Amino acid sequence: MVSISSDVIRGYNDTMILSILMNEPSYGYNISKQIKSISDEKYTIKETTLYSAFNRMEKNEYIESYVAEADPETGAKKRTYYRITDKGIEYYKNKCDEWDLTKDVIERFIEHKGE
Amino acid sequence: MVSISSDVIRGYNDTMILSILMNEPSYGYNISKQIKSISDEKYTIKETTLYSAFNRMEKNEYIESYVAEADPETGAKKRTYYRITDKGIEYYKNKCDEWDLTKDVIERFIEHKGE
DNA sequence: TATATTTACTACATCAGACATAGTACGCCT
DNA sequence: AGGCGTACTATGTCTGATGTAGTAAATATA
Repeated sequence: MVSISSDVIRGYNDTMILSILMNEPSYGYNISKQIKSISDEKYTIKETTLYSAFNRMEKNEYIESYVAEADPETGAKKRTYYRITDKGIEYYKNKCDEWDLTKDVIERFIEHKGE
Repeated sequence: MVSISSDVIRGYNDTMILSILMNEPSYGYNISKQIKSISDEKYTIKETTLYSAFNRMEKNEYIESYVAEADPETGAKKRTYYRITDKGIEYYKNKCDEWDLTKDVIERFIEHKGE
C-alpha cells in the first residue's frame, strides 16, 4: 500500500495549513478536518504536528492567534483561532513558487508506470 | 530568489540517487554531478547528504558497494562504486508511486500564478 | 445515569535526515 | 610550491515530525 511518508510531506504541512487560512481564520480541529477532506482522506495531519506548526508559525509571525470564548448557543467550545498575517501570505506564495520548482526537479528522477 | 529547501527534498535524495543507479553502478562524485546536471543546476546535493545516504541505503540493502582500484591509464582514482539491489529497485518503484500520490495531494494546497 | 466519543488542546521526549565544519589524501596543472 | 579537482570520513547540531500521555468540557449513546 502506497502512503505518504512524513519525510516527503515535511516542510509542506505549514503550507497546507496556511492555504486553509488564506480563506478565513480557523482553529486546530477544523483545519485538521479540512486537510483530510481536501486530500480525499489521503492525508491526515497528526495532532502534534498541527499544534507544533501553529507554535512555529506564530513565532515566525506567519499567523496570529485569538481566543474565541465558548458559545452555548451554537455549542462552540472555547477555542484558539489562527489568522494568516501579511508575512504569512508572503511566505505561502513563496512556498508555492518553491513547490513548482521542486516538483519539476523531482519529476526528472521519477519513473512513471507505462513509460 | 526561490530555491529548493532541504525540508522539501528530504526523503527524495535517496530516490534521486537510486534513479541514477537504475542505469548503471556509479560513485559519489559522479552521482553528485549527474544530479546537478539532470536538474539543470537547480539542485546540488551536499557531499555529506550524499555519503550519509550511501551508508543508510547500504545498511537497508538498497545498494551494494565495491571498490575499484585506481587506474593510472585512465587516471581514475580509487573509488567506491554503488550498485542498486533488487530490494533497492523495489524501493525506488515504491517511492515513485508515493511521489505521484504526494504530488497530487500537495497540489491541492498550492496556488499557481495566474489562477 | 454512567460511559464512550468528539472536541480542543498541552507537555515532553525521541527519531532521523539534512547539513555545517573539518580533515585526509592523491593527482594534475602552472 | 601551491592551488584545484577528485574522493572521501568523522563528528556534532538543527529541526520538523511523531509517539505517548494527559486534561477537560460537551455531546451522544447505552
